[in-house]
Amino acid sequence: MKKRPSTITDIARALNIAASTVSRALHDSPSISNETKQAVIKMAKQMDYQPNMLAVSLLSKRTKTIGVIVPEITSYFFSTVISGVQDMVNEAGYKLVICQSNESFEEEQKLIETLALNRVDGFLISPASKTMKFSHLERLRTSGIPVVVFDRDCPGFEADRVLVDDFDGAFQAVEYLIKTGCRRIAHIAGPKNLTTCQHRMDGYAKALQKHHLSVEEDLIERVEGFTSEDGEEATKLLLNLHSPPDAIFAINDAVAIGAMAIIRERGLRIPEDISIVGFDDEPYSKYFHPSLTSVWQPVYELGMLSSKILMNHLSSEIDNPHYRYELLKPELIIRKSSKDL
Amino acid sequence: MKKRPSTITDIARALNIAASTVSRALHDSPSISNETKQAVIKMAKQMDYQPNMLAVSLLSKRTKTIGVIVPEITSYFFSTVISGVQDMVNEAGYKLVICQSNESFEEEQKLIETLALNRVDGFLISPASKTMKFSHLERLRTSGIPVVVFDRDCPGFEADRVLVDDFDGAFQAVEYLIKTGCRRIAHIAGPKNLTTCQHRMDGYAKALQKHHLSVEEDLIERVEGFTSEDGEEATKLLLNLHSPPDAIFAINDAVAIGAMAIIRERGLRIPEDISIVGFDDEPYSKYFHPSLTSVWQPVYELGMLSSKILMNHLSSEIDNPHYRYELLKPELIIRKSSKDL
DNA sequence: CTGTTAGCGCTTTCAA
DNA sequence: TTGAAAGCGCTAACAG
Repeated sequence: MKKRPSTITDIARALNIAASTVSRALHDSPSISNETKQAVIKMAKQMDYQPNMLAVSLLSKRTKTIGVIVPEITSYFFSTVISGVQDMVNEAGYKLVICQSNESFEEEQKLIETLALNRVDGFLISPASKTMKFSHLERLRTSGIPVVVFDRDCPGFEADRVLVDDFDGAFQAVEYLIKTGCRRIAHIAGPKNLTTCQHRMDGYAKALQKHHLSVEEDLIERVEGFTSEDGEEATKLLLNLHSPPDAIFAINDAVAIGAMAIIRERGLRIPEDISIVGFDDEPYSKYFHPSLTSVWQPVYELGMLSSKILMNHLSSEIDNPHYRYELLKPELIIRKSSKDL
Repeated sequence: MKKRPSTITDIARALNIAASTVSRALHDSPSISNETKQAVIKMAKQMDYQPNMLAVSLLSKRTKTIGVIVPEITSYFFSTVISGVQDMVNEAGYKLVICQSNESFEEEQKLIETLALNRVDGFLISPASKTMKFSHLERLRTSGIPVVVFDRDCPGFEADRVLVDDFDGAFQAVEYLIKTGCRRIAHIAGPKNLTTCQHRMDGYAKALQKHHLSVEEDLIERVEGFTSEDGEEATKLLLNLHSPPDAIFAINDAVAIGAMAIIRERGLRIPEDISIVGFDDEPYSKYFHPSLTSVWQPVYELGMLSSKILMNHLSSEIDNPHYRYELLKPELIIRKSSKDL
């Protein structure tokens, strides 16, 4: 019962014409009689013909497929980026192959290789936190497969990049905390290797510096993951300091939520005793109690823009001479986990 | 500079041997001299040869790719299912093409068609809420492409199904509310068309009935989406009743969170005045205030099991005579948004 | 052990 | 307007 799908040759045979004629009829080529064309179309329908895209791709050398590699799919940030990408490329008839690296360099490397073997036309990549060398991406350039890097930069690897101004986001957040009277502002930082985290750290430091506050090592805790549990652990350490912070700027909302839980557990008030600011502005963040002040990022736009740039490469025959660098602006959303001005 | 990737023929030419010999060498076939084999391998490396999977797939009629179609990727539920699928199929060397239907029948139909044209080996599908007929899935069966339906059932379409016992989950939740003294238990229900929502509704009704409480139409609000905003709207209506509920069983956690926000806004206490129970047990749910009582589902396992069943089909030559039906058990996680026993 | 041939399904010359 | 032939990159059957 698993019958072989019908091919263009089957149609040709059934109609006693050449396969090439069938092909022409199906693509309404100019040089075809209306008569045969109709006959072919009718027969194609009758035989439930479906073109085999593998054969088409093999011939055309284009699969109309884009490989998307993200550290994880289960986060609001990346899944929303993907939505943006999806909406952008759908109209152009591109498919998406979405893969997660689980923050592992090896998996990322393997995924890229597999997708390249399967001849995706281009890549959209946000590198894993463990990725420190980019030879695997360099190879793609050598093979002439365009790559757009998004959100997380790859220092030393030249490519189109669409990033968020994490420095500015962090700066806005921390400066706001300072203006509302906080003086001992802690930072729960993310993996050292990620440019996003580095830039947020830099923004944090810069804001302190601008307002003549010193950057104290004690007040900086680093987490390796991005979960609320990580946030809990870091916050415990911060609260145990002989002189605990009066504000925490967390690397993201999930971590901030964990921090809030511990702070409440210790009987401290938010924001009276400790202010909290997160990063990402996840959909849930406004529903926490108190609602979470957070740095919003143009996530959907990030996906749209990255894929638009990639598709420009794909549709233009010539190799672009220079790489684009786009920096999207985040915005501080003030809620109740921080004090009023 | 966009140089053509080297092929098996290139290697053959360079070594002055036949393409088939190269192929054999690269697959360490038994009938090949170690000498030529080494030479081929060396040359392949030197020329940076990468097999073209399109050609391989065209020949073998298998792409080692599975199409995954979910309503949306940006939800904890589906993205976690996908993680489970990913982890399961990776070992078997299968790739995933992940697509979202955005709850639209038309998009779902189109996605299935496109993936079929691209010859995915099998499908993992959770249908859109708007999908009411399954002719597009029926077609897949006709073409002999195996399909496993997960989470949301397709009534009238025979296939392997891996579902969660939503009836039982809802029953547990509502019975618990009754046992803690609630008597006017409202239900914020989801789209009528979804079997998951129907079953939760049935479980709700059955629990009431078992404890001799009547099912009141007034106490049932239906939402079309699954967002917190939907939950807010529904809750406003419920609280405006002349005799408002003393508990709300929400179709999922996001809706429950919206409900909590409105309840607090009205100055009512949770759970003293109104108990709340959600469904999904999202990672954040325990961090809300009060922490949310919710029905946990074995989401990751759902992904693992569904893909395992699919892969069984793919590896066995014979058409399986009967379809499997798996029902996974959910579990009520009791927290602080409901009263103690 | 190796080469030749054929063919997967399709498109695109080149003739007719 | 149509057909025949070649070939995309690869594998497998058959000779030798």
